[in-house]
Order: sequence, then C-alpha cells, then structure tokens
Amino acid sequence: MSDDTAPAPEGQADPGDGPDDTPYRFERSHAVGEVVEAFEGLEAGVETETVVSVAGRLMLRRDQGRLAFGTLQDATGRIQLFATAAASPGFDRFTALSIGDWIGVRGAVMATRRGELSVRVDDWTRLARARRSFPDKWHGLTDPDTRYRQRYVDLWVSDEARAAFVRRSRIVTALRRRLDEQGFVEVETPVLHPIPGGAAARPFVTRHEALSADLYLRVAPELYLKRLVVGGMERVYEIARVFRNEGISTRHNPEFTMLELYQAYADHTDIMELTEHLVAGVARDVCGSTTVVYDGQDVDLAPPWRRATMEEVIAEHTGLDVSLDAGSGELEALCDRLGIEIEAGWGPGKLLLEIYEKTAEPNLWGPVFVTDYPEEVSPLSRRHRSRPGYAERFEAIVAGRELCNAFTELVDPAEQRSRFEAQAELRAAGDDEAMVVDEDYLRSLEYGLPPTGGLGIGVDRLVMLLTDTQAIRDAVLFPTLRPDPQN
RNA sequence: GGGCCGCUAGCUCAUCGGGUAGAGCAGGAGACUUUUAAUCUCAAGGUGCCGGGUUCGAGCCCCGGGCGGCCCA
Repeated sequence: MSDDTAPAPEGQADPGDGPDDTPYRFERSHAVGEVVEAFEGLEAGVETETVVSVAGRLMLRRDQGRLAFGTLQDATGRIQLFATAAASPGFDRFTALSIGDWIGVRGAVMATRRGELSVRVDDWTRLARARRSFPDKWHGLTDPDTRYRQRYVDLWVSDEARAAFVRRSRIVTALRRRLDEQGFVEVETPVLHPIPGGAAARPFVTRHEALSADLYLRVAPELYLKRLVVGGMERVYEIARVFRNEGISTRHNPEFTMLELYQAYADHTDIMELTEHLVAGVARDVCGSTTVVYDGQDVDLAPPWRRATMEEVIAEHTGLDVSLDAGSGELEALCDRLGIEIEAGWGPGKLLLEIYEKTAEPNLWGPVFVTDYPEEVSPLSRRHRSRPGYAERFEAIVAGRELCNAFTELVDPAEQRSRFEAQAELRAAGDDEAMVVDEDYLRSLEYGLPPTGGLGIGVDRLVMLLTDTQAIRDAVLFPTLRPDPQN
C-alpha cells in the first residue's frame, strides 16, 4: 500500500502517484454470500472464532473516529467490515480508502452491537484502486446512455442490472440442458454467409480480403441447420447471434440471439408442444414458477397454450370475418377501411398479415399460438396440408410480444425453388429484405429433407420476459449504440 | 424517418423577466470508539454538449449540428 499524499485532480478520485503496488493474487476463503449464509442471525455483540478471507469492492464507508465501518461487495453479496484503530493494521490508510477500491480482508466473523453481521478487519490489502469516482451511492446512474456505454459502472451500481444478466445466463443454461436432455445436438454454423438467407431481413455486408469476396453476417442460421438435418442430424439446435441491418428500438438490437432448432419427423403441432413445455420449463428453472409477472401483469406459461388461427384472432379484435378467400380486391378495400397503408404489389397473403399485425397482434397478451400464416409470406414453410394458400406456420405471442416463429419445414426442392424465385422477384422490385435463391440449399433438399419441424425463439425476448425488463437494452450487456462522438 | 423532451461539477439535481452558476453525494483536509445513504467543520471543484446569431451582456432567446430518452411510422 502506498502513501496517498498526492492531491486529487479536479472532481476526480485521487489517481495516486508511483508504480502499481497491488498484489498479483489474493487467497479467499469465502465468498461474501457464503459468510452471510453461514452466520446469518448471529447474535448482536458476538465475536466468533471463525476467521475468513473475503474480497470485493468497498461500496460505502462510515468513519467513526477510532472505528470505521465499510460495506464490502463481491459477486455474491454484501457484508459489513468492522475496523478499529486499536486492532486493525494500517487503520489510517483504511479510512483513506476510496469508495470503489477493491480490497481483500482477513478477520473474524462477528456481529456488532446493532446486530450487523461483519468481518472484523484483522488484516487487509488494497487489491485495486478506483481512480475514478463512482456514481452517487444513493441515486446511482440515471442516464440510460451512460448505463449502456459504461456497463461496468452500471453493474456495480445497479443490483437489478446484475441480477438480470445473471438470470440471462441461467436461462441459456436451462435451454441447453432441456434440449440436450431431449436428444438435441448443439451445433455451430457459419456466421459469415456467402448468400444471406433464412429470414426476411437486410444483412450487414463485410469483406473477405483473401477471397476478394463480399460476405454477409447471418440474419438466421436456418438454412444451415436444415442442411444438417439432411445430413442425418435428426435433432439440432444453435444458440446463434444473428445480425440484421435495421433500426434500433426498445425491442430491436442489430445483433441479437436466436435459438433455432429442427426436429426430424415432427410437424408444427409437435413444435408447439415442444415450445410451450420448453418455455414453461425454463421459467420454472429460473423463476421457480410457470407464472411470471411482466410489466405488472401476470403471464401463465403453463401448457397448453391457446391455439388460434390468424383469422380467428382478427375476428376477435375487429369483428370482421376475413380470409384469403376474399381475394386481393376485397382485402385492399378492407385495409383502406381500417386505415392500413398498403403498398403496390402486395398479394392477399401480405394484406392479411398486415391486417393481423395492425389489428389483432398489438392487442394479444397470450400466451397464444397464432397459426395458419399465409403461404405467400412464409417462403420456407411447408404449405398447409388442408388449407390452400396457407402454411403450417405459427408465431407465439407471450406477454404481448412475439416470442417465436415456427413451422413445418418446406421439404420439396422444386417448390422451394419457386418460392425463392418469387422472393427474388420481390427483391428485384426493391424489397431489400427479400430472400435470394440459394442453389446449394436447394441441392441439399434434393438429397432429401425428412418431414421436419423448426422453431426460432428470440432469446433476448425470452430474457426480457423472465427478467421483467421492458427494453432489449436491459437484456443485452453491451447494446449497439451510435459511436460516441467523444471517442 | 417524424413529433415532443433532455444535455449544467465525477454522480444526482437546482438556479433566472437574459446580468458570467448552487447544493447533496463522491474526491481533499480535519473531528468523532458500534455506524447503517453515519454525522459535523473547512477548503476545493464548472469550456453550462458543439458551432453560429441576436444583445452592452446568453447556460437561459433564435438558427444549425451532436448524443440520448419517450411516442409515432
């Protein structure tokens, strides 16, 4: 420990002078949480014989003359430190510590007269100096921009933020464990795609210099995962970071995490069952219940979830009896009556989808599987086995938000080719989210894709649901931000 | 992309009919033997987001730009 005699610069914590004098390691005997758990309820005034070594950041300090109290925090919790001029070495330097300094402390576990569980400071070392002042200990950080840009500060200052990200990790672990138990194999497929595909989204383009080729950051792993099913991996999944070149909002980050899985011999009804059990199971694993609260409202995730066709939910929210049978003209007229703006070239399927998205979807709370999407807007889905013009596709709405997208996979290469070609036409007409023809994917289908059900779950959305956070930026550690002009 | 709001000390916030800025916490010096956002005393701390304009004078009014938030598309 050095003598901290250098005056502080303006408005900042003392940066100190001299060489770094901090130790290279520190031997801990206990995490703070372990001490708290073991000695909770220790009677006021009792000093135990148990000596522990703990480490963490000094969050608060209360000097009291020849006594000083500190609050030490590590990843597992907080505990009070009790130092005395008589018994604690370097007492003056202890009381000169800055809020935010990392320290290691060895001493007996005790409870103060007020009954506060404490570690008596019998010995201590500064492990790192906080050269910058931490935010106000009471108000913390309120500027969201600073919270996201300087997450390292936010995590220390906000218990909720820390808890949410720990829970995110638990959620992903629970997803993996449950899928692994059902015989799914986790795989990793390319992030760099020569041909973007698998979702309607504009990709990011990047450049491979040695190949002299443009590559695209994936918008979805879908087409690679289905190639693996062709290759005999009957149950596969990937927890895939995907990238979509679109705007940023409360619900959208340009890079986000999708869980995609494919199950051979299954159709969309199997996938619905899998989905509701998976989500409910993960909720039980991490929240201890299949009923969670989101934005002040209860969400009951226990299976089975309601199933309703797109037309049924439109009818519920508008009283209108619509279907693809109405044809383009009638659907356009209906959009006009509902005040929905349409674009030239939209077929009846797109019009129906638009009506759903503008009337019913915003009012759904769920959980509900909305089924029977128009084939026209589902270029990778297998056509409905009994309803012409429709696909065996569904989305789940949970807590008012789209949580997943799934379907019985299209397996016929000839039909997939014509779907791709229809997409290519849209693209040629200026729709830069439309897909392009992927010849290698078509070739893989020609080798034979068995009946397969597929699912994509937005992991960030699931995290938001199970952590009760309203913005995706509170579920993503380092959300995409406009580059700081100061930097 | 549009509308509204915000940007003042490291953090959280004040101030005023335009007259060159103030508090709490943090940081510095000191007091205090059981505190809990400890308390008390003292001193210090500012390119008021950036650039123009109006004005004798602008943090405040006007214009442009930047970044962010909320709402809408």
